[in-house]
Amino acid sequence: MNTVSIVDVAKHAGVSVTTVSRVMNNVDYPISKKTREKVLKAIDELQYTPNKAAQGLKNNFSDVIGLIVRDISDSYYGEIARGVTTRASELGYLSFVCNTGRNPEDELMYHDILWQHRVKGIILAAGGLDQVDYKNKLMNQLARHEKSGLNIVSLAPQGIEIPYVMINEFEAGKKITEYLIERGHTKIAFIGGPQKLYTSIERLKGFKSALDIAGIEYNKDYITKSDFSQNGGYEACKLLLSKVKDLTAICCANDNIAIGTMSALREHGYIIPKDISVISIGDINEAKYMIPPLTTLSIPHYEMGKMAVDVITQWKEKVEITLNASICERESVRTL
Amino acid sequence: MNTVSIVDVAKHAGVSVTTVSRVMNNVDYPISKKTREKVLKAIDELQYTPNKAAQGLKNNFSDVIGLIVRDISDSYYGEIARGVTTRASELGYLSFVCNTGRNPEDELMYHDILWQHRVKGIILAAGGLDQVDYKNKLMNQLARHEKSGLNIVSLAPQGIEIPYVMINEFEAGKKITEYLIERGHTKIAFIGGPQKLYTSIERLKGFKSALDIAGIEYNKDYITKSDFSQNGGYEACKLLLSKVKDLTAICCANDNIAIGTMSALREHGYIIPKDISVISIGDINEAKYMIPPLTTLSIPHYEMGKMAVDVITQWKEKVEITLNASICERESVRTL
DNA sequence: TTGTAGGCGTTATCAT
DNA sequence: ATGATAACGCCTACAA
Repeated sequence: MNTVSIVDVAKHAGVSVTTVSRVMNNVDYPISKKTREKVLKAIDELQYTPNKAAQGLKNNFSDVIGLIVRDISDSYYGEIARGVTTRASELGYLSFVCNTGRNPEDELMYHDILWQHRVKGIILAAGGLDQVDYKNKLMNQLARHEKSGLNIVSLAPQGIEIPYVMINEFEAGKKITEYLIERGHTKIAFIGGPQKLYTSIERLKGFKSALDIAGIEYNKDYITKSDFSQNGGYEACKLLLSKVKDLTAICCANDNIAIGTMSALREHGYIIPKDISVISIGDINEAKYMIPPLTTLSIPHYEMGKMAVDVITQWKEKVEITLNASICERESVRTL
Repeated sequence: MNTVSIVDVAKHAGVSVTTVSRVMNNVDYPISKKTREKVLKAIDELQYTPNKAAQGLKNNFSDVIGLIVRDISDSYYGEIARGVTTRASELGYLSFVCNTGRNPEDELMYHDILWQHRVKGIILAAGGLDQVDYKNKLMNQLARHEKSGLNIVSLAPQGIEIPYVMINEFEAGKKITEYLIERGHTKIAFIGGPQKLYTSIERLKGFKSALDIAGIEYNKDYITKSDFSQNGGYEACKLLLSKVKDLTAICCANDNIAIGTMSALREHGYIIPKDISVISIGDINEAKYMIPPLTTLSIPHYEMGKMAVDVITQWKEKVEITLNASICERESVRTL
């Protein structure tokens, strides 16, 4: 292991480490042109690059941001990760991407590890579990972090007070349902996400609210749950179709569900949107290329990721940013 | 900033830091039960967690793996990232995910930064550019890394000697073409990836080879390029359709291209696979849920990611692992 | 079985 | 304008 340190550079240039450090960090400190050049030359010749571990030890935090996501292979989180890594990189940060695989235990563990690495902050694109034990643990973590000066921002509702950058999930569910209602639909099913997830809960509430306002009777059989995955959407839709026959539209709580739903619908011989309309929430990359192209509520994932990094790096207390989401009209919804 | 260090624990427990360190690291060192318990209690009470920066400084490397990808929001890389982060986490590592946004300059910069962080190794799911200047720079990096003992493994052909875990890209292009030929197709178009990318180059070579072996005449108009994105595939297909009319099948160099292609085909009124067949390479998550479900060569991205981590953590010289890829038959190809 | 002390590479404080 | 040195938190030879 042939590592060159600041001491090597100092020796090579015939100056002190202090001087090298000053040159490296470009502080507005008077250094003679000649000395600076000597140092720069030595740095170049020795291919010196500072050791981040040492810097981190000294500064008590590293140029690193932690991102916790449910599933990095899901486009939803992929776009967030792209936003985070892009902006982080612009600001000289690197990003730890932590994949929970939808496992809350792992998620809590990641908080610890991230803290051990003295990251600048944590962006939480996971959690949101409506379970006392999970929520308590998360609050503990939050308290610890608060005490230790570690910044945290959430991209999804957590059911507790926490700085956030997100859309209004309730409005999201409401908007897509209203969109359908405005186009004459009344027999509308809803395929939701996990029952214990605040995101699902809010979107479902929005759905019910829209129905309620329009005076459409609420039918329990029309509501199914899934796990927010394509496969989950596929299974949920099949289950739904086995129970209900007179649907004219399906509200999917996210695009993955819609993708699975469309696949199941096709298997059953339904043509979209002639026989049945489909709408969802997310507008992930593939929505545009579905057949037919999917009408969906556009969530600015990439922007959310970028903004979250800004929140972490320019820390202020009490950040509560609600982003706009509007429906992207394509061809999966028909007007009755 | 209220950080508790090993010294605090030692004081609190009334022992030396050495003892605390030994307890923490669970080395098979004889420690009296009473002492161990005292230490454990102190650790718990103080909520002590070791500082990774300090550990990294001491050990000269950190429990971190760097992953460089072209586009983290692309399912192709998403699955790789999932494999990497999952396996890394199992082994106690964290992963820096570096997104090049398909920019070679950024990519080289990431090599530097990763080295500064003294990562255990770098997994390269990018690069592969057939350009002298890029290749030279990459080789420089490799040489530097070699000298410094930093492990590197590539998941794609780079045109230079480098440890790798990947599929045979040439065979991939050949296999999907043969699949079409076996089913009676002769008017076969090819929509490839970027011209300068070894992955594209190899897949195209494979296509041509299969044609050649089958004695099918090679038609230049049948071959188009894209950028491996859905949008690129869409545009390329539209261009193709404007020039060529008698196609019975299209070979897409990856699934994204196929997704865009199917979308374009639909716009032109073609029904898949009745009017035209589509096949591709990758088998990303959404392939299964396309309408119709996409027949594609299945690349084990997740496994590749996992194996790459093993290669990094259990380093041996000269790793050359070629993975199997077989065609996943679905409904986008018709037998003539 | 337990403890002392030096050093990893950097930055910051305090001389000169 | 430049340099010596202490400190960050951890691990590990070496002592005891």
